[in-house]
Amino acid sequence: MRRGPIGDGLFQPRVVHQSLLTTEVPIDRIPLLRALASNAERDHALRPHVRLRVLSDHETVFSEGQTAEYFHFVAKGRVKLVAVAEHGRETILELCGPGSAICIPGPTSGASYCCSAIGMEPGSEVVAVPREDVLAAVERGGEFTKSLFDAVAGRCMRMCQRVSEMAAGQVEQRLARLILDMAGPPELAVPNANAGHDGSSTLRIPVRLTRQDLADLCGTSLETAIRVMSRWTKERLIEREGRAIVILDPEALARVCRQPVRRARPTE
Amino acid sequence: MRRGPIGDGLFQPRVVHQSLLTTEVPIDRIPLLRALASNAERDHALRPHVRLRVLSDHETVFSEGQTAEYFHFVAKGRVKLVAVAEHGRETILELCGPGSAICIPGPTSGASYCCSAIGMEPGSEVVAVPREDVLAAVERGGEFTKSLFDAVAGRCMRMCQRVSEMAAGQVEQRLARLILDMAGPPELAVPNANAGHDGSSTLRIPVRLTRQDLADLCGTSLETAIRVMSRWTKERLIEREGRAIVILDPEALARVCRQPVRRARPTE
DNA sequence: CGCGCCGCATGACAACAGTCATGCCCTGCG
DNA sequence: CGCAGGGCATGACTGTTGTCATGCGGCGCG
Repeated sequence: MRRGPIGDGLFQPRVVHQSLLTTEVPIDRIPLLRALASNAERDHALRPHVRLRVLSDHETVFSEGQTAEYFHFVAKGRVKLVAVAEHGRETILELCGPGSAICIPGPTSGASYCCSAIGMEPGSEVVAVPREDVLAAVERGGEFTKSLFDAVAGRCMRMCQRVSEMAAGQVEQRLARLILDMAGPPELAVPNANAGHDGSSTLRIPVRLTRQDLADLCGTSLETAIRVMSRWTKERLIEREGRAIVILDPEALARVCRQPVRRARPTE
Repeated sequence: MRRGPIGDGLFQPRVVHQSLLTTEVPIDRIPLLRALASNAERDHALRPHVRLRVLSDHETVFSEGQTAEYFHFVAKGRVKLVAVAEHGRETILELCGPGSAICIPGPTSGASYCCSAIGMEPGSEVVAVPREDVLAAVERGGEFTKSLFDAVAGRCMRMCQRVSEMAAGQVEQRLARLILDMAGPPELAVPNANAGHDGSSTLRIPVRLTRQDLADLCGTSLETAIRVMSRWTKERLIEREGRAIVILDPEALARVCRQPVRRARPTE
């Protein structure tokens, strides 16, 4: 387990790259923003407030607990959403790729962000839209409202799924499920719809994930994650290919997930 | 851990009490429905489709995986939302009291319910509204849309919180947090805003919860839940009062939550 | 009224997994 | 080019917790 908070837990003012503002914001690459901007009149009203932010490698977009004043969307690269439990353990709630809205519940309810958002690749880009602009659009109804609704609902369902998976008990099973989901077709991927699928039919996870990330994703320690991954590599269930993970035997992994329960029977 | 699925996993047609239809639906006691019905014209259009269902003790309202055709709201009593992991373990995602919307993401996205809903007290009442009626209202925008949005966002935030709590590792800490949250002021209660607070200032959890429920809520086994509760009773942290749990020493419980980590140090 | 069921309780035992310690390999940098 | 740091790997050890087994008390029902 990693110790210590992420960053300092407070809002760290970051440089907003003024040169990349408004007109260069890739609205078309973000379905939700496209829906929002499809009303031409609103498009003009909105653009001046939208900001693009380019992230350095482990830069924090916003921190858990901070007042949520913006809706954020990933435009490029990858962002991880991290929550820190009372007790100190960091957990990755989701990985978000281009097009995803990140942590919508916060700005929706006017409360604070329920997790921290941290860039995973240098040069990742995030778009920020002031919450009033989005909320005004929501109250107006229409297609955008429905899309945003679907986005929150989707996240909520993924989180429900994760709660029941985290309770499953065995680290091995959680890790197997995680790997299968991240390599699966986008619409079935659990951590996030956009994580880890680049269109190829091979079962590869192209996202650059450290063993610590894997551990944080399934709520275990670094060492345990390493041990399981090493064993699976020896048993030819998976393989490393540079930074990516290649699944050699998906059926075996699926079997691991379904393994009945741990047997603590006395040896006969 | 409990074995076997809840019910049969399929939709079980239940008796809908025709005598309690429409006019007797307590719309006023459910804030979201009040918002929906506040538009008089829509009220008339809606009422014929709304159904009230009275539940027997452990009756299933809907099952995980079933196609989500209705939005459901608790009118009376209490309902638990349960998810079953691949591996077989049941986990209670939330407890829902009167006024709560249950499992909104399902009917929103047109997918299936992400959990099963099961009545916890005989005579609990649930209101069902066809999804098209609600979705039509959403697209129209306005106050109702915003309220429904807040409801999903709230649930999503609670689920995020639970993911990071479930990963916290120690059963004791999860259980302590659970008990504190359920006894706390409604707006801070984690499992659900409406569970476990009846307005009194004493730290009591009036909800009728078995030890198995507690175990399912914090992802552990029945025996472990019993052991921890017994120990806390001996140490005068908590007390039984019939079916209710009374918190005698909230500070001590809070200390348990903050306990650094398990120490697996060799004894010196 | 006694039987059976359910909820609660407790002991024994072993496996799982977290922590600490140590070491290797690679990469970037002074 | 040697050093530092980050990522990965592995062993040793122990606390936690799941599982099985057994028992008790209350309650509903035939």
